[in-house]
Parts: sequence; C-alpha cells; structure tokens
Amino acid sequence: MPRGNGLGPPWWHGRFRGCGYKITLGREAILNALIKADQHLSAEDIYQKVHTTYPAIGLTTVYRTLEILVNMGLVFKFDFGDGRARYELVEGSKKSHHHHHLVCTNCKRVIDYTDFVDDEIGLLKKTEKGLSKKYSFEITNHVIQFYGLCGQCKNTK
Amino acid sequence: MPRGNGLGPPWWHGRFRGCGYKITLGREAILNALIKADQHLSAEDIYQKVHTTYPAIGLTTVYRTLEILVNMGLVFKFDFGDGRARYELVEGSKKSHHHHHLVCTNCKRVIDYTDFVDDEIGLLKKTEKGLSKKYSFEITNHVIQFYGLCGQCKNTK
DNA sequence: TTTGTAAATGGAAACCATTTTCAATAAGGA
DNA sequence: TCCTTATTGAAAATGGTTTCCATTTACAAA
Ligand SMILES: [Mn+2]
Ligand SMILES: [Mn+2]
Ligand SMILES: [Zn+2]
Ligand SMILES: [Zn+2]
Repeated sequence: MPRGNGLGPPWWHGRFRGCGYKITLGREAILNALIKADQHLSAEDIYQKVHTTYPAIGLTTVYRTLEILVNMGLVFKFDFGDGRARYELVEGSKKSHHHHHLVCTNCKRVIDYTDFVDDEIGLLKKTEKGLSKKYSFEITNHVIQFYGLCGQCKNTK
Repeated sequence: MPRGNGLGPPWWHGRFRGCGYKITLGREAILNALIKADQHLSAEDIYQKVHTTYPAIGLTTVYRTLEILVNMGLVFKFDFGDGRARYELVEGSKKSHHHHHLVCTNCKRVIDYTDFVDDEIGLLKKTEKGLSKKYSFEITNHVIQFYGLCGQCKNTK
C-alpha cells in the first residue's frame, strides 16, 4: 500500500533524493501518471497524460525520467513487440504483485496474470541456480511472456 | 538433420512453393546464411554475409524475406533488447533443439541453453492450459529469457 | 522455347521511437 | 537571497525498419 495518502510528501521523495536527484514538477507529474495508471504506458502515453495538467512537459523529459526510474528499480520497462517500450510501476510501489504477461498479437492487448506465478518462481529459482553455476552467469532479471490471441480476437477470427 | 546434402533441391523449397512463394537467388542465399550460422543474426549481419557471395542483394530484400520466414514458422525473431531484431532458424530446420536464452546486459553476448527446458516445458504446458481456460486466451508462443552478467563481464567488474 | 503476368527486387526516401545537443531555467544548499 | 549545477524543452540527429516505385525476374501457360 502506497504511503502519502494526501498527508506528508510522496513515498518516493526520500529514495529520489537519496540517489542525488532533484524533485521537479515534471518528475512529480510523471510518477503520478504511473501511479494512477492501471495499464502499461508508453512514453508517449505518459507524455499525453502529463501534458494535460502540466503543458510545459517535454517528451524528452519523460524519456529521461523513465530511464532514471528504471535504473532505480522503481519502474519496469517492457517490450511487447510493437516497437515501443511500455512502463509499469514495480510491485510494492502499488497494489500490484509480481506478475507476468499475456500479449495478444492481434489487438496488442496485454493481460497481467498472477496464476501459476508461484510455480514459475520455483522453477525460475531452480533454473537460475543451475544456470549460474554451469555458465557462471549472474542472473539479475527475467522475462516470461506468452503471445497469442485474446478471447475477443479468437472469436472474431 | 537437414536434407538436401548436395543432392536434390533444398528441403525448404517445397514448403516455400506450397505457400505460393517463388524461389529466388536472394532467398536462397538468405536461407543458406541462416543455415550456416551458429549464432543469432541481425538483418544487417545477414545482409553482410549474403553480400559477399551475392553483391546484388538489397537490405530491403533481407527484411522482406525474414518476415516471410518468420510468418511461415521457419525462423524465430528475437528481441534481446539492443534495438535490433535477431533471427534464428527454428528447431528441426537444423541440429538445434528447443532452447532459451541467457542475455548478457553488458557485452550483449547470448547463450543458448537447454538445461531445465524439460521442467520449463512441463510448467509451460500446465500454465498454458490454465491460462487459456481462465482468460480464454489462445497461446501460440512464449518467450523466456534471463538477463544478467556473463562469466567474463562478471569478473571484469 | 517463347511469352505474359504477377511477384520480387533494390535504391532512395519515409517512418518513427528514442537519443543527443545546447542554451535557458530552476532546485535547493549555503 | 544567491550560486552552482542538475534539469529542462525544442530541435536536430540517430538508426533500425518500412514504404514507394520503376525495373527485373520466376515460372506457368502457350
Ligand atoms: Mn503488467
Ligand atoms: Mn538461440
Ligand atoms: Zn486481442
Ligand atoms: Zn558479458
């Protein structure tokens, strides 16, 4: 559950300053857009949303801020294969939990799912251990995505 | 094991014609580049290779042919996060088996691995069944990739 | 073999998400 | 309030991929 429900300063200010970054209106607005979002936003999506309440924002700043957030580990960056990156607040920053994605190759819809995630985590742990030993490869991240047709697109075909 | 070891026409000619495509020198050269390759090639990589034996080739044709091959299911298209797509002959077209990838985020090296693939397949089957039922999502493809530091880059840090 | 026709081709231009450049601005410690 | 330096936005650059279009080619039919 996020703190800062209208009372003190937003929960991420401390972490932001701790990394030596300044708090600016643009960054504030971008974070809020990500916090309010219930979907996976592109840089352009975020730019549009922020632009309505803070017209001075530049797309460049959106890209730069997102890069910082990704490097700080506050935001995930995804590639769903449509040529533009998508951004999503990391679990713990929101109500969300660890999840993976179903991507419809037809309508580009993306479904979050948490089913079987425990099983997946178990396998991943085991795999990571084995692979890091065999290839002395240090795994820091993983991607699991399913591609196919969503219910609606399946029926339309 | 691929057929056509110097005797009849290449194994993929039939499938190609079956889809209504014509056999051309360019397509022949591109397929051969993929067959001979032991790594994951970008469009530019393929263009360079083909260009040495068939200078008339155009990069455009490489892209067009790759798209056909991907749609026909003869070639996989991957995104390892470095801004350019990589292509790899599908299992069965070569000696290769079903495998997944370890991607070094530092040197961009990609390691094929088959370890734990059986376990993974088991989980995937289960997951696919559950997800297709719950979300009526028809899964046609999946991506499992691990990101991190390869042995060499780990030591250099 | 010759011919007809649609498919295929290459080069140049367009596309488009993202990055770089740079002069102006603003955050925040002193 | 003042100073320093990070941050910013606009415009230009970048670079992989796609589109355009006039020319060439594969190959089936004659
Ligand atoms: Mn998600
Ligand atoms: Mn591979
Ligand atoms: Zn769909
Ligand atoms: Zn490496």
